[in-house]
Amino acid sequence: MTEQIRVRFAPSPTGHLHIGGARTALFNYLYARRQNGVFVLRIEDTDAERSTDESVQMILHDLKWLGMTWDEGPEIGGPFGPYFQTQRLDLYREKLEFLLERGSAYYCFCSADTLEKKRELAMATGQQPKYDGTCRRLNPAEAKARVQAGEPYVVRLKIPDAGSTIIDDKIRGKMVFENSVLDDYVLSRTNGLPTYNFAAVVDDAAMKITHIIRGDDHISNTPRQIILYQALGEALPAFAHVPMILGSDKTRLSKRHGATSVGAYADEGFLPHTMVNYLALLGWAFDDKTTLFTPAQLIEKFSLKKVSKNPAVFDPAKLQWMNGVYIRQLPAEEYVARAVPFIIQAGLLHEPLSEEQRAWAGRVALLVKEHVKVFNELPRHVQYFFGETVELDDAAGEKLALAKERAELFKALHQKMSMLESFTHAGLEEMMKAFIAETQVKFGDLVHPLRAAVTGRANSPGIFEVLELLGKERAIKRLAAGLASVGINIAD
RNA sequence: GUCCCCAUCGUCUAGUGGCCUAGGACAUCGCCCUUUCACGGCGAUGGCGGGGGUUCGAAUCCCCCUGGGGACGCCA
Repeated sequence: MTEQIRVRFAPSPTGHLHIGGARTALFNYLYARRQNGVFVLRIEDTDAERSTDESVQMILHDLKWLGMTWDEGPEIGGPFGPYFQTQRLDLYREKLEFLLERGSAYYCFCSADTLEKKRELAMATGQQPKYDGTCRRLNPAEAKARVQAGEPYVVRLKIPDAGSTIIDDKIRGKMVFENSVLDDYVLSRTNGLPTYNFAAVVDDAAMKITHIIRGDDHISNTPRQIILYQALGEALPAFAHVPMILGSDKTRLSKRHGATSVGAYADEGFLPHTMVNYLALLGWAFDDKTTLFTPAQLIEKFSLKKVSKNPAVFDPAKLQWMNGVYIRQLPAEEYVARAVPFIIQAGLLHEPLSEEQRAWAGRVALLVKEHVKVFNELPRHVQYFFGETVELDDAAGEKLALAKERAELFKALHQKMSMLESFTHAGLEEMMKAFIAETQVKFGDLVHPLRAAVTGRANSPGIFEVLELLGKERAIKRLAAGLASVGINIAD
């Protein structure tokens, strides 16, 4: 029996779940499922200033929305808990003691201000902005005394002066870093809380994480972390750095590029599986032709070997296309359940809805199922079904103007429609066919002005469906009003 | 500035020395279907950043250049 694969997604709760974070989570999730491993969720809330409980809730919510269930973590616990770093402070303290005692780490009393100035100076003069090692040379006993005297301090890791550290990355192969370019970074802050690099390594080791799959913006952290693993005497996990997601200008995806949070896409009316499928394709491909995958297929086909090395530009157009595909695949019932709330939200209908209203709204929404790519655009597709009258747009005006030359014909049509008993798709179609046969007019010549009058637009779903759902009364009224607007008076 | 990573159509990508006259998807354009729109079908435009090697043969291997990105926090 081989070692159980354990991976983790470790967000910091300083905001919503970001697209990039979601993709990282997804790759971890897929890898875990594919390998029959364990997907751990750990909250890295060691930044006291920025971490909020609200962010934790949003992240958990969005992860669940995407369908990524974790095997260990918040809300469910697990054998390696707790899963919030601020609840694991004793562990970090213990490890810190260990490093201090072994001389792998040391106290540093340099003030943040001084360091900041030195860093700026170094940057400005083209020097490498690394910690100059002032406190590394302090006598340990002396340092300890200063600590006991109450002087503020941080703890730094001693990086070997010589040698190099190699990352053997699952995706990129070997990457070599000279230790001399690394500096003695901070493990423990003045406030006693561990830094990211320290807490992450301690936890990954404690939680027996076997594969660290994360964005490649963490590559430069990796040699520092590897040295820490070694200082701690812990076995190294495997690393897999996935490429970043970029905006259209090829810089790191940010608000400038539009919505970056998973929640925002949910609100706009993207389907969770669309996000999952699309995100999976950002940096990963199965073969040369498959783009649509079911959740099960994603799990079955995912492999780190096929993750690409180059950064991927987030393309909203393709996301929208894919959402359209999945919307069209939705069973009618589910489609309606997702669509109607957007009609209400747009103010076209108001709660509470009667059963008839709800059913009718569902039928209306179903009419444009083929048209909708994102649910928030649904209201503008069906807007003319609501309200008594319509306003003609330019294209509709042109179509309606075509009726001018056939005033008598349209009057007759209005007459026929008024007298129609069964104002249904079938009834309307039957009437219309008879009318065409009788008048020898082309179907289109009749339909285009009719559609324009009744919807205010040059295009719509099939005219008979539209008429039926509009109802006889409104349809006739709108036709009369439309004809009147081009000088055809029904009463004449 | 230093270190690291990356480099195939506008975008996501397939490609691991001959199957490539470089394949697919989105986007764009055209045609068809059609009561319009959408869907769908068919087709077109469009790419191996540049230069050197290696090889009988390079998108594929090596080097240099260029370009892009990331990191350099008591953020994660």
